[in-house]
Amino acid sequence: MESNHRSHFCGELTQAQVGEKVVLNGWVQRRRDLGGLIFLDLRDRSGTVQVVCNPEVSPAAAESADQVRGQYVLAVEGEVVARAPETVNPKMKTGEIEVQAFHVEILNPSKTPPFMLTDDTDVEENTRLKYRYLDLRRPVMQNTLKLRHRAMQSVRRFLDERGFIEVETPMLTKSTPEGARDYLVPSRVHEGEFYALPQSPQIFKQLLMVAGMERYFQIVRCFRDEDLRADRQPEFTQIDIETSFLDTEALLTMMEEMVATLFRETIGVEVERPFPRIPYREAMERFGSDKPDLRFGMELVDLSEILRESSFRVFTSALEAGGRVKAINVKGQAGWSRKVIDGWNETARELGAKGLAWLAVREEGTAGPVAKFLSEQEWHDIMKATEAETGDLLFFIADQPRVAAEVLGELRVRLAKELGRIPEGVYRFAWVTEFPLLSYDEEEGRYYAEHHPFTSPVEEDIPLLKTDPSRVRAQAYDMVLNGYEIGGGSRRIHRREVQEAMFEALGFSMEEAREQFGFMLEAFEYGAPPHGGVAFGFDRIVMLLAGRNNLRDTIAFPKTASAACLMTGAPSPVSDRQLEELHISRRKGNSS
RNA sequence: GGAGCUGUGGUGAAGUUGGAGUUCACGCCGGCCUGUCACGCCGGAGGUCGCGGGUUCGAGUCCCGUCAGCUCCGCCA
Repeated sequence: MESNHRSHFCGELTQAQVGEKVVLNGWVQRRRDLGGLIFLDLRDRSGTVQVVCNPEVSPAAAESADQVRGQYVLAVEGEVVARAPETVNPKMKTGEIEVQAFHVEILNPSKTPPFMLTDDTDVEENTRLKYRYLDLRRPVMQNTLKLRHRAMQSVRRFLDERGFIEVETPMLTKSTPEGARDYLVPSRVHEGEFYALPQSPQIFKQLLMVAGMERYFQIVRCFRDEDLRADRQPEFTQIDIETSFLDTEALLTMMEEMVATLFRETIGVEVERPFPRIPYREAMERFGSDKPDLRFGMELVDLSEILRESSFRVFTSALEAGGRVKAINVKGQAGWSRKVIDGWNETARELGAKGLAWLAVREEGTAGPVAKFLSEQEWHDIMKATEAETGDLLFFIADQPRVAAEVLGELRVRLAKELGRIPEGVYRFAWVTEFPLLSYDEEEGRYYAEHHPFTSPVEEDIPLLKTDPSRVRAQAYDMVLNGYEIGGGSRRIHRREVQEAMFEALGFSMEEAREQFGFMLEAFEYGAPPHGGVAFGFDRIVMLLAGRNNLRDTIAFPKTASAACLMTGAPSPVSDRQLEELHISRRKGNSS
């Protein structure tokens, strides 16, 4: 018997195979030795099946099984038999049958693993990451990787069927000053010079449009050397897309279709289309976020006008300073203790607000610091605006517009989580549109491109580029799902005069622009088609498909929050000789 | 760069006022067990309490520093 004679997968055996002789390969998930009779749970990629080693059937098999331990690699030859009704295991997919072993061959023994390789294993993540190859043996992790694979195939198939061509772009490329910090790769041949790993293939995909590809995509690794979060890894995968001669409306519709197909083919969820379009300004007003979670209400309400004449100085002084008073209605929580409310106040402060005012609408009357300052009219108007009823709790933030909106927006999400008001298994998509094209950097005293310098302004806003750049809206859009930004893109500038106006607004001359983006601008002089595109955060999409809340669980070999790989030990010091070849010397005092 | 949480046999936890490396569960090893499936029963082994200082007669416990993991802010589209 040899391992390559495998006839079936463990998890696929059913009553249909009863009576058949089978050869299985896999790992021992569990061994139950009843003294004479030994049960082995044999696991392969497909699942688990029970193998019975009975000395009366095969003394040799029982003898081998005696030596077997957890995670041993076996080849098992035996017969599929139906289990007696009283021994059927309804918890197991293959629980109606078992394999009566004739031969058990130990292909390789295994050390005792450092943790239990089961789905419900409860072990610190650093141990899982150090032994990632064992962690990945757990069915839940295998299923996630399979899901990721199916997601990738679904997207590839969809785009291929619509005439998109997958083109690879360089990993060793040119550092660009804007955007995130680059990962740099020193050049051996060019002393003192560096490649950068791509933050995205942005420039290349636009040049592929100039090159006449018309529809390009790539599922591609990107790199950003910034601090990490649960939903951010230093290297991550994008579904990168660019199209020519396709207006934005058609592109967005097609992308909705792609995502709907993806959700149908991977988790069987029918996504509601078309996705709502929410202008950036509205998203900030209603949700205090440019990636609103639409699975629950609790929207922000602007009370600035109602409270303009209020006798509560906290409100009026904020309003006089150009701020706003915004509120959310925490339904049914009027009974919260002072301590709990103080906790939320503390959270609001940590998030950057000066404080959190509150008003509890209780049967016996209103309570909270705001209550005694409100006139009858103000109170009435607030109740109406927030749709407050007896039993509700109102949280107010009075601050600069951005702070009030963003802090309250964050509280909205945290409150909903805390109160369990976010429904499970619900997928609420939206496009957030009309982002600001530029943002002003106080320190540098100049405007920066929010997206990138080739993003097209909204047509009617183009004149504002010269007069009031901060008000210019971009033809940029983000796809948002359940509070996550899962994709974003824009229509690109393809007309020279618009590009010049853009560079001017960014504060550099055509000459300076040429220094940085010369090849790009030159390319655009050779007949650039109107084009636009989008890029999706593939890892985040998989994370949401898998119902998880961190990216590491959806990536085979992820990095920690400090961008280290606990399995390989990367990053690591290198030899002096390697550094010498790269013309790099260590700064004195920093030697390791 | 900042904040919070975590770190105790292989794993997960508990550890009181500072008083003997103490406890629990899982795993591991040995024995018994022919219908288990989180098998059961009996016995056993296994520790630099993350690391380094300090306080103290005495530190897992208190103080300072440091490292690692996680979460968040800054950063990042």
